[in-house]
Amino acid sequence: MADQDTHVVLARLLRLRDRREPLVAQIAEWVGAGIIEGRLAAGQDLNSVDLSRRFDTSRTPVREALMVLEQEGLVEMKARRRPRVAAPSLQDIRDIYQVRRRLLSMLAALLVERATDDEIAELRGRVEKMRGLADEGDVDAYFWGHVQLQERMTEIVGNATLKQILDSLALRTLMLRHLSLTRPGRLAYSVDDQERLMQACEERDGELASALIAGATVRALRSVEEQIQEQEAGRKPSRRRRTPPT
Amino acid sequence: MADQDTHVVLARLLRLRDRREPLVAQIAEWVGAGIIEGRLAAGQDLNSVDLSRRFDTSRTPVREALMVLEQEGLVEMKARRRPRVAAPSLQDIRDIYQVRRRLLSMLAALLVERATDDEIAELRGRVEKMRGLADEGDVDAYFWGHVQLQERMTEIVGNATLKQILDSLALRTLMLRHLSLTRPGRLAYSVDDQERLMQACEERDGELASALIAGATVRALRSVEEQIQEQEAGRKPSRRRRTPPT
DNA sequence: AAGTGCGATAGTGTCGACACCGTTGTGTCC
DNA sequence: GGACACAACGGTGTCGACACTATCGCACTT
Repeated sequence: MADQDTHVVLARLLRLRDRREPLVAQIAEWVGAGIIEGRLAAGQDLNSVDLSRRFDTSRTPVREALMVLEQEGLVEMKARRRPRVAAPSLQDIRDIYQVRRRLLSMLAALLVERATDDEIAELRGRVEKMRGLADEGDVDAYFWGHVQLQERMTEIVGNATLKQILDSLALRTLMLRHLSLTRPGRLAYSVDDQERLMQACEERDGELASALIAGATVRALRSVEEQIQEQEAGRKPSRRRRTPPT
Repeated sequence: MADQDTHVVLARLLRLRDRREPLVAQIAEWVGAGIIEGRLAAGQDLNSVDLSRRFDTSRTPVREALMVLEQEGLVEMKARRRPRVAAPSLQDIRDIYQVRRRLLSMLAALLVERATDDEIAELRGRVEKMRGLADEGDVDAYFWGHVQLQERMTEIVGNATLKQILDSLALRTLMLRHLSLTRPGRLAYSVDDQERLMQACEERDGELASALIAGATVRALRSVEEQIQEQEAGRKPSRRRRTPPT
């Protein structure tokens, strides 16, 4: 997927269209994409002076953009302290996935209940495209395809509150999922999960769909946990933790 | 409950402590409380000039406070348009309650699983106090007691993400619940629900606790729906949407 | 008389400046 | 040499000003 598309999807997830000035949107997209792609490391300072210089604006729109990202959990702000890229603890991540699992299973049940056959066929089409991307090993494209698939599902279900919360949780896990999907074999598992889910939807089996999506979420969390443990292990030689946990 | 306590609880729900400057917090509390108490009507304009004059500050902290309230769904902001008190549609309200029901039932299950006996006893104590308030017909005090009860439950469960989302959903329904609890008999039903929930917790019956809290949520929605329909009916004689000012 | 275009008004978004505070590097004392 | 105080720096929060635009009233048209 091209970079522009990335920004379009991000703009939707951040609900920037019409809600924010283009200038603010641009900054929020750039920083948000940077966090998700790993260009900006977790815990890194995001001082508004540097950012305003980079975008050749004053600090006002920068502050606003950072507040947008804060509310999506990508940035942490404390009064009078420099904003930082969010660094969720392992416990935070588990909590997020636990809620996400519950809401995704709600989503699946509602999807089976409310989606028309045409809409399910459309989703199936998306999953097939994702299968192609997975086979090619195009992690990035698969990654964003996954995001858009969930986005479409929430649209079909038509519960705005549910959509907003799931979008927000998705953003929080995006940087993690980006890592976790890179793990060998993970991509294939993921696409298998999606295909099983589609089948359950086609058979209008809400219970099964719920269970499948919950299972897939649990597996995603496992994958993220393993990834983090490997990172921890790899970082261990460097000894001291310069920044103590908040 | 005294007004100061209201503001303390609101400050917690809005996560203002340490996250925002006191000035911003003060404004957000005042406006937020105004919305919940009905002093500020749904759909009403909230222009930042008036507010900045009222608090004798510039518009910058006012804008920030309004953004805080926007993220909690109490205020609607569109670029270049005046911020307004949120006016959720009936469908929005149903969506919110649907998600809330699902997450509260998750909360109840986790509560049964994780709370110590002491903590459950503490919750029981709170409910008993609420029974007293309900008998006295002190709607406001009961109202905030209810909010604090849920707040405490989410704390005990210890899932920060779940707490944050439930707090936000609670805020969105607060103005509605304020109305709905005023309905005759509603208070007694509500306290009965809470007592049954406590009993299920004491018996460590997670399934039952989940079902009870879900049922209570459905009843709360019903009550809100009735209230809204009555309001609609009462407004119908005036017919035209046109506002006749002079 | 209702609809349309235009100007006045009021409110938003952004800016650069300034005061205050957190951070960091340095010097001092033991 | 290490702990502490302190000063210089860097960054945040707030302000008042200004440009831009949504909104509203008003004259004009049909």
